Amino acid sequence: MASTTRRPSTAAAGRRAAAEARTLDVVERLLAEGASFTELSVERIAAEAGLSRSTFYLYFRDKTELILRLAASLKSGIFQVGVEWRADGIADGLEGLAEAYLQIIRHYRRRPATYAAVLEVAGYDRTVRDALQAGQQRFIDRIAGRLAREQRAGRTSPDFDPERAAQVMAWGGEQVIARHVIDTEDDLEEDTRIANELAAAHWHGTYRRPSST
Amino acid sequence: MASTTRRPSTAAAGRRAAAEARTLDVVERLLAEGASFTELSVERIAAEAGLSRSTFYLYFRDKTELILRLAASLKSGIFQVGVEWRADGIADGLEGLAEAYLQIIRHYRRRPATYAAVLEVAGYDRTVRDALQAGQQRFIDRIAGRLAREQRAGRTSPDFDPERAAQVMAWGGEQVIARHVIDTEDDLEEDTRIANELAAAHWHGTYRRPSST
DNA sequence: GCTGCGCTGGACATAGTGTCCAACTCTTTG
DNA sequence: CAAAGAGTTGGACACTATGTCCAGCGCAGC
Repeated sequence: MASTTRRPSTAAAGRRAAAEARTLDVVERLLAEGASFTELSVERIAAEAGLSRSTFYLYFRDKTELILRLAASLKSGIFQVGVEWRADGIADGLEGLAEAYLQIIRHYRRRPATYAAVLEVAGYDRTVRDALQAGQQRFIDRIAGRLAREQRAGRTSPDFDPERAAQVMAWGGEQVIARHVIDTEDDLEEDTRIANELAAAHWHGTYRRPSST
Repeated sequence: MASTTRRPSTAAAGRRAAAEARTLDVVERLLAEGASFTELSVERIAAEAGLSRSTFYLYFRDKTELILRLAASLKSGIFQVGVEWRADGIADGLEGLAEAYLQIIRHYRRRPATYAAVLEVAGYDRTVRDALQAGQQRFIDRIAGRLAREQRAGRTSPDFDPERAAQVMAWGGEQVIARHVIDTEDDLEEDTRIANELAAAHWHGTYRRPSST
């Protein structure tokens, strides 16, 4: 039996990829329609995506994989905002910070239900929580680096630990943005106000904190 | 049949109250031992509390009632801290704020697993989420009042909305404290550092934010 | 010592998860 | 074009939960 096995069909691979994408879309749609991820059954998801439940389990290890993939796609693109802002010079300062926060808010605004679902599952699933935390750590590192530079340049108080301050801003800021986006209707003006408030609080509270002397 | 019914026994009422308290204690113990509330079954809880599952459902409407009662007992006492701090004059200023935050952290430190469980359930149960939110709103109102006074006295920038600023601090601050308490071991020094950092960020970022003129 | 309250154990209906497999269909390939 | 393997399906299974219901037991109170 030389090579009795047949090469995996590329057409099939394509169909499968399409089915997976369709499944993820379906989940996002159902979430947007008000379902909570927890109460969404695999039965329902598979049916709406046009697959049998068995096939669902061929494509995804379990329900958690769905949310992990949604989380990944939700977060991709966000980090870019941080990069742009951090490129000292272009749009730096308080205005730049506010603009960056606004961009993050607008990013999540496109898929608030998905964001809510990811946070919901993170509450009881370690895998998801760890994935989120890893992504957030990259942010914290960048902010800490920037704060250290500000301190060296004498532009903010030297009396705090950059890592801890970055952590406080990241944790708090993410929560503020999450609750705002999830709990309120889409409204560019209000988003701008929240972005400005958060930026001002962080700017004067940390990036330009007066020395205690 | 005049009064065939017997007066409800006070002894029984006492036993029942004791059993309920025991049940809540058991849940907290199991949570502290590492269980997540979601994966804790009523079967298990009832058994450990020495009741039958049927009796559990006589005492508690459902699992959610457990977490609601734990949330209430966890939150009671916290508000007091805010009151003390807000009594302008005694331990006011940055040091007072840091002290208040430290007290809040130390409060949650006594029952971190319970705190984690409450937040976990809040992620997917509207009842619990609403209960938490209601409590937080009281905080926000107080802080907003204080900020408005600071603005009138010219001690902080008049260019922000006190309500929104209070919301940002409360949402962010609560998250910072929650993650710190839940994710790290009990350590008074580190707790103090986080309390100081949070206080400084809020103080300079909001309570004493420079005017943008 | 009667009697009814409080509690129990166990059964039930319901609903979900994840696994497994025989059978079917569709696609590739010789 | 037809054989055969790849891909998919439906349905059954074993589990684990939740919340409801009820007959009956034993102890407390009269």
